[in-house]
Amino acid sequence: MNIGEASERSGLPSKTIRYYEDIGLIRPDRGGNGYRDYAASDVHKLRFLQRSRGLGFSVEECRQLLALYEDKNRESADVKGIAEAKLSEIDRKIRELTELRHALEHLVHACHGNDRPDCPILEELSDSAT
Amino acid sequence: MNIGEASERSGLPSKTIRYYEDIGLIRPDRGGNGYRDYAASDVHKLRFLQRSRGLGFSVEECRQLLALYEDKNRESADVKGIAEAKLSEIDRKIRELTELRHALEHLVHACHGNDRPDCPILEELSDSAT
DNA sequence: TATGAACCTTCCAGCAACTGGAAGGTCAAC
DNA sequence: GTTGACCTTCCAGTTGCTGGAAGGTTCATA
Repeated sequence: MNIGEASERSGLPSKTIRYYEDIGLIRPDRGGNGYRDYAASDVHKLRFLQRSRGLGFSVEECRQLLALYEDKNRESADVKGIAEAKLSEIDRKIRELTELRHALEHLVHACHGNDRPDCPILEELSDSAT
Repeated sequence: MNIGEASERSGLPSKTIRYYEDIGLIRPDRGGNGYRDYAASDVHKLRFLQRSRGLGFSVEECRQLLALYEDKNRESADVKGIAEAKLSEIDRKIRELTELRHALEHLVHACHGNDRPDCPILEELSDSAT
């Protein structure tokens, strides 16, 4: 199938699919006209990539997962390890964002939001040491 | 003062400070030797930038905040608006990450993590339609 | 058979927000 | 006068795409 159909079936834009080929994640066949020709297994991999990226794995992590996925001797502990590392990274991000949220909320509540020129947000941003 | 000291005092790497100058956020003087010469007010702005960036404002948002900060006629409602928009963006990010966390946690718990080749994580990543 | 739309191709450039490195000038101390 | 720590500019790379230009292919329709 052509790239357009692979795009529809995988949920990835054609541009992204070509990019994934550029960086060596997939290698579709080529037809006599030079068009890329995707097999069902290629679409399968593309969906795999689409989902993994959506779950926050980096492209390099996806490359590892894909290798494990294709390696029938892979140990599921490897996969679990990657996923667990990702999990604690997500936890860290959530923690940081929550702190950030508190700080900003504090500022927003302290600011009257009227047209007087004094604004605690700007003052706090400029004065405090963190 | 030279860029090294401005860097120490603001908490920003010299590279970043030069970059901020490139994109027009600050304009330090130059000494006869061509070295940048930072005034206390420059360091103040740099710290402002350091803090605003740390709070998740984009460089463009920082540019706006800096303009408001320097404009004695600015209305604090403008600042509050920017901060509030940022707040709901942060909320959205936290929500998304939390969902992501649940999905990943589910996968991790389902995976035995031993050396047998079947792994629910890979299976789910490859098979499910989302 | 011509033509037009809808595909496909490659390549080049750009986004954000820096970061690293090369090649070279300056300054202060010993 | 020489070492070493500064400083300068400029160019390239990072991540993960995305947009656009210029051109080839295919297919349906007039």
